[in-house]
Amino acid sequence: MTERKGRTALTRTELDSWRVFIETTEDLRSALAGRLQSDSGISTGDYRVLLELSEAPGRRMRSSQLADAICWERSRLSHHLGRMEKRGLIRREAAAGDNRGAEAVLTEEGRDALRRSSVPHFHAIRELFLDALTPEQLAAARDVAETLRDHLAALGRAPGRG
Amino acid sequence: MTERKGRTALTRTELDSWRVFIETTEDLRSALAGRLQSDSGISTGDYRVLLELSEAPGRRMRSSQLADAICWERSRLSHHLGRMEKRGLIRREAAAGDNRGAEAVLTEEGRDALRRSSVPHFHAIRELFLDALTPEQLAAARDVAETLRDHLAALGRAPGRG
DNA sequence: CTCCTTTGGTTGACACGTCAATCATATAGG
DNA sequence: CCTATATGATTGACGTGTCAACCAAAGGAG
Repeated sequence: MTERKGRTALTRTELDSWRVFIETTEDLRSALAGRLQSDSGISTGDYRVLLELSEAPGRRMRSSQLADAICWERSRLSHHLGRMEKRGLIRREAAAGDNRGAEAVLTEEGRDALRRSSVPHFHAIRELFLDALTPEQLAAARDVAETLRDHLAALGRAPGRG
Repeated sequence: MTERKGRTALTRTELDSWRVFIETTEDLRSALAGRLQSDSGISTGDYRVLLELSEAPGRRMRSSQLADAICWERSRLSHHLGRMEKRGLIRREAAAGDNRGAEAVLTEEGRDALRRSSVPHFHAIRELFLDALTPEQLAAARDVAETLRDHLAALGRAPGRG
């Protein structure tokens, strides 16, 4: 029998495991986003951008560099920066030395928003995620996530598709 | 020391575990959605709705019942059904016995779309998720997800907020 | 210098999700 | 019967994400 991997149907257990995993992680994501929004009035995307900018020298970064740092597509970042700029959280400036480039600069308002959101955000991470799990479960969750991450990265680099 | 849970800052390990978990599960979600889209031209939301309808008696369901079954807000379902109806995957009919009600009915086209997508979808679940993990890791993933799900449900029922 | 390709970034169209508002029908209370 | 409220569902506004198209400046080859 030369049964290839992936040819056999899913078992009940496999399907149930998949379902609870994918649905629960989605619930977690959405719960966290809701907390951030109601506690601090920003989205998880805002938070990610603010955090990255706040740690950059001069609290400014080239768009492409920022996109790489947070693993976003250029277009997504461009749209998001547009919305954040409208709210005064960041500002855009032309990049010195490359007239194509744009820099995103953290505003005072952006710094304030990040400062206000950090503690509630950490609190929510603890309450929604860390508090739920035993140390062993947390370690297992990390192991599973790291394994999955490497697996997905490997598929992404050498796919039978794309 | 009456240090309350949730008052202490996150450790490096906790933060790293959180980050890899939340980011990887998001990657997984998006990878799966991409496969479903490119293999079968439907979204994960479409799949969920088609599957539920296909298992319902008469392949039709009341909107509210469908929303409950797949744990969606009414409004979300209404928008989604509108998009699916435009593509011919489902059709809406007035509910017998309650003139407020609407029923979503699976069309032939919808059945076909579900049939076409099932095998590639299962294949993608195996390839992206199941293949990555050892049986022990899969069991651990399920355990973590179930624990989290119960934790989130408990918070949802008896929150210090909302 | 001129053409060509690459790089950096924006834009428009569209799918998706949430929230608040709306509307019509059902149903209970008087 | 009449009114108040609850229920079933839709709508509009808006933030978010992806894809493809686009535009401008940079860099290299001739």
